[in-house]
Amino acid sequence: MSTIEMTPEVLELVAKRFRALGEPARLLILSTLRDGEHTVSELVEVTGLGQANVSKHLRLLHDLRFVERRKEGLYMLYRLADEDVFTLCDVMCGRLEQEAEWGRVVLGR
Amino acid sequence: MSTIEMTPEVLELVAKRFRALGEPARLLILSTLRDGEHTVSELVEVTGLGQANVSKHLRLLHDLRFVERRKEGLYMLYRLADEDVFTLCDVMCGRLEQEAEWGRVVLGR
DNA sequence: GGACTAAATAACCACATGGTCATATAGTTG
DNA sequence: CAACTATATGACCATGTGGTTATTTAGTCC
Repeated sequence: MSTIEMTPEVLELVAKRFRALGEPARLLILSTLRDGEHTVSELVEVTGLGQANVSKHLRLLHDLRFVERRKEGLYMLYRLADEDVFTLCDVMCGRLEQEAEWGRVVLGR
Repeated sequence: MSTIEMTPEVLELVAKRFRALGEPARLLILSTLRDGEHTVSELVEVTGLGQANVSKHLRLLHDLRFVERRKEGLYMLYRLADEDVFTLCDVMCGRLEQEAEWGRVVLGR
C-alpha cells in the first residue's frame, strides 16, 4: 500500500477516512457539491437533511479535507477539496456493477 | 459518479462498502492477505485478533466480495478478490501524505 | 462411532456516532 | 444597540456494530 508503513496508527487514519465516506448522508452532500460551491442552507434544502446534521457532516468532511470552505458574509460556502472522492466512488461503483452482473445486487434501473 | 444513478439505495450500497474498509481490523486483515492465501487461524495469529472476531470480519468482507475463499479439509483459505482495495487505500494514503506535507497529520516515519 | 480441530455462529456488552432539539456564535441591517 | 439570519455547537437519545465468551457445525483421524 503506497509507500507508507502500515502501522496501527496509519491504519486508523486510513480507516477513519473510509468511515467518513461510509455514510449515505455524507456521500449525498459530496455528490451535491460536485456541481460547485454551495451554502449550508442550500445543502440542507437539496439533501433534505436537518441543518445541524448537515453542519456536523460538513465539519467532519472539512476536518478530513474532503471539502474546503470560505466565508462570504453570513454564508459559508463549501466546495470539494479535490476529485479523490469520485475516484473512490467510481471504484466502488465499478464493484457494484460487477456484482450486478453476477446478480448479487440490484441497481435500480 | 460512474454511470450509476445515485439513488438513496445506491448511496447506501456504496456507503456500506466504504464502511467495510472503515475499520482498522479489516484493513489489517486485507493487508495481511496481500501476500497470498491464508487460513483463518493464520490470520488470527498474524493480526492478534480473536478468532470469532476475525471470522466475523471475514464474513463481512466475503459478503461484499472483497475476499474470496475456498475450503481445504478443515481449513478455510481466504484470499483477496481483486486489487481494488489497494487502489482505494493508495488514494487514501496519498491524501495522508499530502496532509502530512501540510503538517496536519503525523505519519510515523 | 468418539475424540479432536478449524471455523462459524449466537448472545451479550460496551462504545461510537447519526439525528434532533435547543442554544450559542458570527455577521448583517435597520 | 436591537432584531434578524446563517451556521456551529452542545446535550441527548437511539441505533449499529466491534469485541468477547460460549457454543455449534463441519471435517479429520483413530
